Amino acid sequence: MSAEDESVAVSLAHRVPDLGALELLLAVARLGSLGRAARARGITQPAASSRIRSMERQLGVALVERSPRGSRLTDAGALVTDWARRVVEAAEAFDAGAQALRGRRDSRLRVAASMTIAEYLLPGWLIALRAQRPGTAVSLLAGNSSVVAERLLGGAADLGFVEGLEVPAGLDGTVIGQDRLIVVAAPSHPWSRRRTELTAAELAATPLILRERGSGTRQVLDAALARHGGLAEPLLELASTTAVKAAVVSEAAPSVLSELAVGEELTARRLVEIPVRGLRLGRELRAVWPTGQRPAGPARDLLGLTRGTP
Amino acid sequence: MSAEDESVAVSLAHRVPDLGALELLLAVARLGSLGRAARARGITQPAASSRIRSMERQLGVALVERSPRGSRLTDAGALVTDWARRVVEAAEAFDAGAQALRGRRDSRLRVAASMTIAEYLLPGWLIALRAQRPGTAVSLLAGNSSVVAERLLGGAADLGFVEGLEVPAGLDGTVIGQDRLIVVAAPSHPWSRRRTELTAAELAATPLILRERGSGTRQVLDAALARHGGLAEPLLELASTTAVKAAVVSEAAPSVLSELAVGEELTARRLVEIPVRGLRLGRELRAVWPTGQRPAGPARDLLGLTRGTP
DNA sequence: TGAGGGCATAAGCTGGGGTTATGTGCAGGG
DNA sequence: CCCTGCACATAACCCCAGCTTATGCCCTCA
Repeated sequence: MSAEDESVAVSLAHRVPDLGALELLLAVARLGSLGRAARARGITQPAASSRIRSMERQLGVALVERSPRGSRLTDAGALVTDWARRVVEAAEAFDAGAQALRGRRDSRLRVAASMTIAEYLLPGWLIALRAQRPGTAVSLLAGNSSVVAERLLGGAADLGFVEGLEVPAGLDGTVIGQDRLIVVAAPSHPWSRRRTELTAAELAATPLILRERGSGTRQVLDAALARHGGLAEPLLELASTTAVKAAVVSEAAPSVLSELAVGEELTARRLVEIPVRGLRLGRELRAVWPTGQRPAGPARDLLGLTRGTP
Repeated sequence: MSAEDESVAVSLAHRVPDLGALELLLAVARLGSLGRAARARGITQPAASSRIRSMERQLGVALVERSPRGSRLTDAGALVTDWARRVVEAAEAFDAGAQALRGRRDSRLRVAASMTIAEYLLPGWLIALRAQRPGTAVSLLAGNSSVVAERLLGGAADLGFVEGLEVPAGLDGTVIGQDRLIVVAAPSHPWSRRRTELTAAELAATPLILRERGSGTRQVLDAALARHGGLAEPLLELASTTAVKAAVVSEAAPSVLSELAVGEELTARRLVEIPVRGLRLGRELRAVWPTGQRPAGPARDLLGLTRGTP
């Protein structure tokens, strides 16, 4: 029992307070008192007191300053609370998505969406929709453009979202935003220090880390580089966007990915965008519906929330 | 016990699997088998099996497809896993930050940083540092520029980070990135539909929702608008960036915030950036150290990770 | 000075998640 | 053709984190 902790990764779950504790901390920050926070979260005051205290023990930092007139965050507590808020927001997105995924057939709004949109954009929209029209039960089915089209035409979905160059036959649609494919590399990669923009021909000639042939991203890229000599043999072909990102960060080769997929990595500077000259790698994000049947009711509400997505 | 559930918010924690379960799911996705995932996370196979199963029950969705030769994610499972990854990443940032906050005096690297940088950028850098130089214990103190300067000059910190227009006296520094203040409004606000850029004078004449006077953001904004007639009386003055964001989303007034603070909201389209003509609202993000003492060792490692932050 | 708001402590209960032990089903080699 | 190996499931039991109720202390304010 001693020689077998190969990947020593002592779980995050042991070092990070659980969601309930983080939510409680946010409530304390908002309401200025343990007791009020406890009531807001539906537990008793001693429970809140003990939970906050054990969180402080776990983190080794005093988070709230107790006084006989209430509790305020310490400086460290304010910082921790901000970080906690990010975790809770991610959990809210998870919840919104998961709830839609479970959504039974009796949902008031049935959405079919491409993977990229379902993954990166829908949870946020669903949270906004929930805020604006609480009680709208949404169900979600994710699949590629043809699956989305099939669902809509078969009456099994009320609203669809696709990305790509054209609207599937039988559907009407409206552009709700742009997705740009961007060239990314690790900050350590030489391209990150270029002063001149990359040319399309250079990009085409460089072996990249890519999603497997057949993915939407790959198709757009192939098409765009066709007139520049075509894509070089990939250095590595991987099945998931996540795997590609990880490989780009560690291996020393660049990739081309949806900007939706790398927003986080760019701001955290784990990846760097490499500007390319003379290459249009945009693709439209569209909401779609069966020709003639303009969205109404909940579908219209959701559509309203999505217009102009970057 | 029936009339007092005012804010009915049945905790997220009851609907979202806890971090341990999410980490386990990621391991299953990566390793392709419950047993291997269990080993990787340091638990037994039955524990993993039961945990995944209870997560499926909780979410009401089948996540993995079991077979006698291993387990693969279902389509829904892949989506859930992607959402889970976001939660886990936020938790990693939390952990990195919290660990630095606790950091004892014997840390190998003592960092002093402005609130904005500590909140939005440092956790990512610390994760990167941990990946690159595991075992570098970091301690963090957050405060405004003068606190940072004081710590550095007093020998209580090895490296500092400040945002603002100038380097505090007695310190050397290097620009590691730009922070832009941007005008944001709710998508429902008329400004979101403008076709022409806002002018500085228009902005100055409009009552905004702002941080209280004295915040760094507020100072930069005041200075920039001084030559355009000065800032109009704020509609609302709030103590935290979070409160400002919430108010902008719900109230119908715009605000001016650091782009670091609103990245999330922009991509989720809860807020919209309003372009302004003829106004430079940039401010430099700088790493700083006592004059003459160029960072070495761990401080140099961290500095290397921060260069070129957007 | 008494009342009330706010936090802490104590004692006891419960359930989720862990462990060990064991069973079932499928694949592939001798 | 059967046996071994691997992967997952089930069962029985244990433990502790987090909840509750009950109570006490401290401070403020009318």
